[in-house]
Amino acid sequence: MDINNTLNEVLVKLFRNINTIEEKAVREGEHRDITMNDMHVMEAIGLETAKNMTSVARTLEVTTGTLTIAVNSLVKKGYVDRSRSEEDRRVVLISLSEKGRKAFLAHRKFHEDMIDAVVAELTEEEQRVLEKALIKLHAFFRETY
Amino acid sequence: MDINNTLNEVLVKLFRNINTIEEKAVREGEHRDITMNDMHVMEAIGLETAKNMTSVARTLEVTTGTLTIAVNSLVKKGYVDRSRSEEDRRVVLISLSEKGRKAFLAHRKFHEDMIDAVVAELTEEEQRVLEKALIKLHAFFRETY
DNA sequence: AAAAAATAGTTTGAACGTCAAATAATTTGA
DNA sequence: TCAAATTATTTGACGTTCAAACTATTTTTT
Repeated sequence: MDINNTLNEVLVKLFRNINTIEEKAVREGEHRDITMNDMHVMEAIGLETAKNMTSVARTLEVTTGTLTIAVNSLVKKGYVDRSRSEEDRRVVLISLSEKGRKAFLAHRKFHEDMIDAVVAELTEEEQRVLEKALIKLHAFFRETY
Repeated sequence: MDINNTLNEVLVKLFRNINTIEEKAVREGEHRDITMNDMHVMEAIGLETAKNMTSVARTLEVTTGTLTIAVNSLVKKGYVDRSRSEEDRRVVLISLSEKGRKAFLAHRKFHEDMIDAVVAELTEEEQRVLEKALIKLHAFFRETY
């Protein structure tokens, strides 16, 4: 019962705060003109080869219309490059510009630091247990909801 | 290094999923006309005595202007009662209506059920480690930002 | 090959959430 | 008393989201 309370409390607070905090981290960094949403879009585009709109929209679970608006803004701000595919001229290819890559990597570093801070306090054994627990949780959520 | 990657990935996905799930739970419940944001406002108002706009806005970390708009909608939908304070006529007092209380309690129950279901999936050791990790994560955020 | 259907993206209109700055009403304090 | 502070609302702007209408292109059917 006690652990349930702690879990509930921590989870609730974490969830409520995590977006705000991450947003702040993004805004206080070198690239202040990107929103958290922009960052999610950039993460979905990734560092690899250019992706088309539909696949990125599917990753983000938003409509392509929504993604078009986000990409318009990212292109205007210089974080994303957009071009037509030559093979299929319906397709629009998007990829991170140099600036976009830099922002992406800075954000990834923030995430890594966060994980390091958490893991630093745990023994190897505990780390393994935590990993197992989280994977279980994730599976549980996917199955149940 | 590998375990860190897994942790990061699972944590990110978990957080993203839980938000979606919670939103769905709210929308599919008895009170379908409330948004997740509405629910947060109601949680900040709480079941106790009426609160003024400024204190609730501070709890939510939004401006009073933002809160005014949210409360307008909640009053219109019948979840929140709004009245002027008699002692200080600048102050607006807000509290949950009966309908608001019902929605609040239903949401709380959802949370409790979710946590119960999650904890049931884990061994005692996993529970202990998870709790420790989450508290550490929360501390990281509080300290860093 | 022409017509129909499918696919990929964009645009539009509406709703919500947010802020900063301007405004209005009231209370406090010098 | 009257200037300053406090409390809340309004306004204007921007960001996020969706569904539905639309455009352009490719694929399939007849």
